[in-house]
Amino acid sequence: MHSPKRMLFLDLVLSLFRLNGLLIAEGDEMTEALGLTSARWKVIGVIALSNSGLTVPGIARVLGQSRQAVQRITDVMVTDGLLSYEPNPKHKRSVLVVLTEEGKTAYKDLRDVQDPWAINNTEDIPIEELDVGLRLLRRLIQKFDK
Amino acid sequence: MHSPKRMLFLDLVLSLFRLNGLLIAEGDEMTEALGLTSARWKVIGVIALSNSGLTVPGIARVLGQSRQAVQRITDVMVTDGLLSYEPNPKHKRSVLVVLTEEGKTAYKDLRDVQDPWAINNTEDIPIEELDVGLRLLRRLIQKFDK
DNA sequence: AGAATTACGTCAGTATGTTGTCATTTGACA
DNA sequence: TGTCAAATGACAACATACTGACGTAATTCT
Repeated sequence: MHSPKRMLFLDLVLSLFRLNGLLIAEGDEMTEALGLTSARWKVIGVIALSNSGLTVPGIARVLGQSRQAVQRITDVMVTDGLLSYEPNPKHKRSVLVVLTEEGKTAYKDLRDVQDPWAINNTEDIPIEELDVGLRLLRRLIQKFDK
Repeated sequence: MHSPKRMLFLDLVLSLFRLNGLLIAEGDEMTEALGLTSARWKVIGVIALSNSGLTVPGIARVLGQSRQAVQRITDVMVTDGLLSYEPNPKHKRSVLVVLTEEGKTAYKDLRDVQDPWAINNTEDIPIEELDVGLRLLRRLIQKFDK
């Protein structure tokens, strides 16, 4: 049963693993000068994109990670002054995670290097292809997410 | 400069991170009964697909990982009887990693669960979409791998 | 309102991956 | 052939993730 579709899919999965590693390495390298790591800019990005406040488990849900993993990162980032914990009117124990001024600056710096990077790397790729690719990923995410 | 292409690309990257995590979780769950983990079936898969022998750094290059990470996995797998190290006629120190009988059985079992899984999850996805997606991933891999 | 379930913070243990360093072996080249 | 750079094994330190377990707070349900 070596259907071409099956081979295609397995190839897709392996390529995805590979690209995931490469992108994290890319991101780490790109943000090294900013003192960020992949785990950190993921968190910063999620917080910056949310209009209402986010709790630690909330960030974890967006990223598809365990709340414990996110908690560990945010604790360090609070110590480092990028984030701060603010009282949550909706919840007595689960505080809100917000960007400090330093955190906002870091986000701006992140955007400043990320934007040209994104543009450079898609110059020669038709927008339709990106669109099909994204829809495929979303479809698969929905399939595997619970 | 919120070009749609840039937003599309960043969205693609985040989705890829997410799907990567989901797929590893899927794979771990799927192979749990076989006593395998994601790190292990990646290694088994690479060895099984190579006709000539592979060394530890060779496996690492295929997977796009550090040789140290692979070395640690293979050491444990040798202890567990899935792999064995064989003398390498081409190299005095860098031995070849081969599947033991137990390892070959594990690969067969892996295929037995992986194949239906791959087929089930692509039932409702047109082959053209998978193809475009794979080509996009390959294109990006080539861009970042150098 | 009271009980049961779910969510959260916290701590611990483990797996997987990275980088860095050092000594040794290989391989290429002047 | 002799030398030097690259590849390899081995060890260490660290970052990032997962799961499990526990007690407590919040929510849901009857």
